[in-house]
Amino acid sequence: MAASQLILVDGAAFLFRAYHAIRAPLSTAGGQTTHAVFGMLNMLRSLRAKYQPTRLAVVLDAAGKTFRHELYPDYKANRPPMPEDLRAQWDYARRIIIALGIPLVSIPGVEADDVIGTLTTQARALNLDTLIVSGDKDLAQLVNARAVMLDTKNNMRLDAAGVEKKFGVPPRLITDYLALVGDASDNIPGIPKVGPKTAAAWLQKFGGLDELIARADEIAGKVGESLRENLARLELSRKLVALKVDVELDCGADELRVGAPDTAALREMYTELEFHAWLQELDGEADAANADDAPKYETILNEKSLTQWLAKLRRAKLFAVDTETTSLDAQRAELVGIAFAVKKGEAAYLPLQHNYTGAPPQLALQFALKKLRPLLEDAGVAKVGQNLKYDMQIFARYGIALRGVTHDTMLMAYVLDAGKSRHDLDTLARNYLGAAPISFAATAGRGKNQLTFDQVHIENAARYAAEDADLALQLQLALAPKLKQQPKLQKLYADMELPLLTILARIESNGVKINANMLARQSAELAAQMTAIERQAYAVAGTQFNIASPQQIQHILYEQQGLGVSRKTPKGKPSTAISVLQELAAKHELPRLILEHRGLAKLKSTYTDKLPGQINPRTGRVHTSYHQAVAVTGRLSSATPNLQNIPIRTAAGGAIRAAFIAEPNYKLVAADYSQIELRILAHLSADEGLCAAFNRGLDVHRATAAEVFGVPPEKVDAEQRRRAKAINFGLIYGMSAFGLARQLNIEQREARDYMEIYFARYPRVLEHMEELKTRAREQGYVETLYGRRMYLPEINSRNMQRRKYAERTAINAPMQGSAADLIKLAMLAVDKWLAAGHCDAKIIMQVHDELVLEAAAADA
DNA sequence: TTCTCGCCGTAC
DNA sequence: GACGTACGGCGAGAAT
Repeated sequence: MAASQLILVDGAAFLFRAYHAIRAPLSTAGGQTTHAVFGMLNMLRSLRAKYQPTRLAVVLDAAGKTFRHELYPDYKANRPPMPEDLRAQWDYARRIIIALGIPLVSIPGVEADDVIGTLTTQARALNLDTLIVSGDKDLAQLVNARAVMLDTKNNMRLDAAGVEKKFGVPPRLITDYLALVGDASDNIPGIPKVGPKTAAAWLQKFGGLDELIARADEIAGKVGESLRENLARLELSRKLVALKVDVELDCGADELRVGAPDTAALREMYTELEFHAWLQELDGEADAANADDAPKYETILNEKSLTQWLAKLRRAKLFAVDTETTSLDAQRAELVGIAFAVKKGEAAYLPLQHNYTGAPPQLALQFALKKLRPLLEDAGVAKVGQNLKYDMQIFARYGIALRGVTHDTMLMAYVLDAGKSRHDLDTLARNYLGAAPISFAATAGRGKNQLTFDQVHIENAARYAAEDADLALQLQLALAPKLKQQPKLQKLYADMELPLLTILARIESNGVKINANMLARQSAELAAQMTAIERQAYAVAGTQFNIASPQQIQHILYEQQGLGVSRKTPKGKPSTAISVLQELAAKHELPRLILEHRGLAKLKSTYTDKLPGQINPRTGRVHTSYHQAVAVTGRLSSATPNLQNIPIRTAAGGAIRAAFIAEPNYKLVAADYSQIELRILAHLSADEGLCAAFNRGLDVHRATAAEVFGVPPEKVDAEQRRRAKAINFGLIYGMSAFGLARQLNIEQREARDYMEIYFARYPRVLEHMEELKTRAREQGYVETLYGRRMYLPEINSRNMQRRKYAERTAINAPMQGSAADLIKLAMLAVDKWLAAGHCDAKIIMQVHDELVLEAAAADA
């Protein structure tokens, strides 16, 4: 008879992992994040479903220091404090585990790992097999014939052979191994230069740490020296990583039995945390059909099947669509196949251009598209997808105008909570559906082995693609009710973000024309200037060095040339940041040359060298990608290439802008808002003085200077205006007197005076900022003019740094975000106006407060 | 050779 | 520690 099994779950590992790695956006209406609890409970549920254990316990660390801190004061010293919103979830997790009837073991003075060690040891004596559920490599030392580990990272079971395969040493040598390698997360030093490979090789050769220490002289090279220098620390490290297996416990391993759940308590917790699906399950309302409906994914390979699916799609109230292609770049990608889903678990993949040896015959591309076109172009047929901006561009290139896009799951999730996680399909499906989707890497491989999608075998492609469509559909079903609960967010999504998607697809497709020859000439010129500067720098330094390397500059400036260190980087190294070099430039030639070189190198590598290579050979233009679900404030971002950070401030930068050109007989037209964020500040704060300045059409920096320096506007000098401008900009970012002082290179006291006078002259601005902080503290979020929300869980943090940061965000985000709202509205309006045929022009770029159009010269 | 991290510098 | 939001290039060191 098989022995009974005991399952021990390392609760902390799972809470942390769910919190950090999954980074789910789940939170309650009140702003309490719940994803760590959610992730942990999901894992417990699947464990129970899979193993149906009678003996199961969750082991959690107790608060406070442990015996290891006494052995080694620096133990875990570099751990950042637990984020506020996780701390709260920790308590919820405890309460729910208890309510579920699962034994919770938490012993002060030792760590969860020690408790697990003790229970595992006890279990063996009781003839119980143990399954240790954790991702912590320390626990590998407990593995034996009766105890295996389940690595939560990859769902791998690690038995003794598995441990040996993974670490290169058997479980009994894991402590020796860890002592050598060290553990950064626990701040256990290990031997410098010794990593997993070296440690395993040594232990294999010598059979153990003691033998290795005894024969340390035999190790050659730098690692040998390092070992001998650090022998002393090994004993302590080994003590720290060795688990205690004789912890005094309240109950023995055989008593850890799963009991009956406390449904009343569970209902209360699930309600508080808004775990609606589980609440329903508690109430016996779970849709039994949902549970074990095996997905029916079909592959459409013939006309009959296509016809059936066309009918099915037309009948569906809403269907999901997803294209599979050869590239992430929508302007270069070739269509390979299309996936559809009509309801949960019912999806199909239509392969069109799979192209590997032995690929089965597929429907002809043009034939299939012709059949699909009426459906895809019918605005009356509702479609959903994940990031349809991409699919829309693909379809457009094949002559199909995708219409009826009523939902995009990426945008839904973004509007619900922009800040809490990435919004890719995989992450969303994990977080909102508890699904574990097939990864793209598992389907097409990764790195240099990665196949283009047309090389992927159709069965694998179908599983992946149909699942994606299926998940997008399910996500829509899961997210729509959440949006519905938040009318303002629903409106923002439906009236602003969703219509913008189509416009962005068009802007990206339009692309921008650039003059590659002009940029090539600039590259050559920059290269020549850089070489000249390098020569001068070597002459001054008396040696050759890599002028582009901060590390080498640091060495040359501070050690060789003996310049004084004024500031350090966050890691404690002497800074070579621009402001530091600027100070040093006054007294030394070298920093000046370095600065000059850096500026040129930046322009060359990032712009003049790079941009010509980004020209699409098909269109002869550059097509950026605007990311609509990245910036937490609601701004767009631009990538590959980033067209939102093209230089403008310096002369050389301006030359790069000049390489952006229009087609013959066309002109570029740029329109930007003046001082949009300050205007929004005036509006939101309703400060009379600030509003008056704008209403009278004054130069707002001059007006501010007049107020702060107590002079008539016409008497404001250039320096006063410069200072006022710095104050105005600083305000938008929540800057302190310290920051202003540094910015203006003045005394902190003087900066504080300026700010005091400013707030005295514009009192509502101060009130407004205080109110934003209060609101963030009370409701957990701030919002923009159009109701876009930003959650700030750390506004109540006990960690001052985190709290201050959240406060600055509370001040800045509504301004930056409202500005983003406004230009998005402008884009919708401009697009509508252009579509009405008022003139021959198209939008080609957006740069936060600016729209660039390419217009017929006559219309410009 | 490839990947990750930290630093730095563009933009608004 | 001190000014918000992005993207991306480069060097360095580790892992392969």
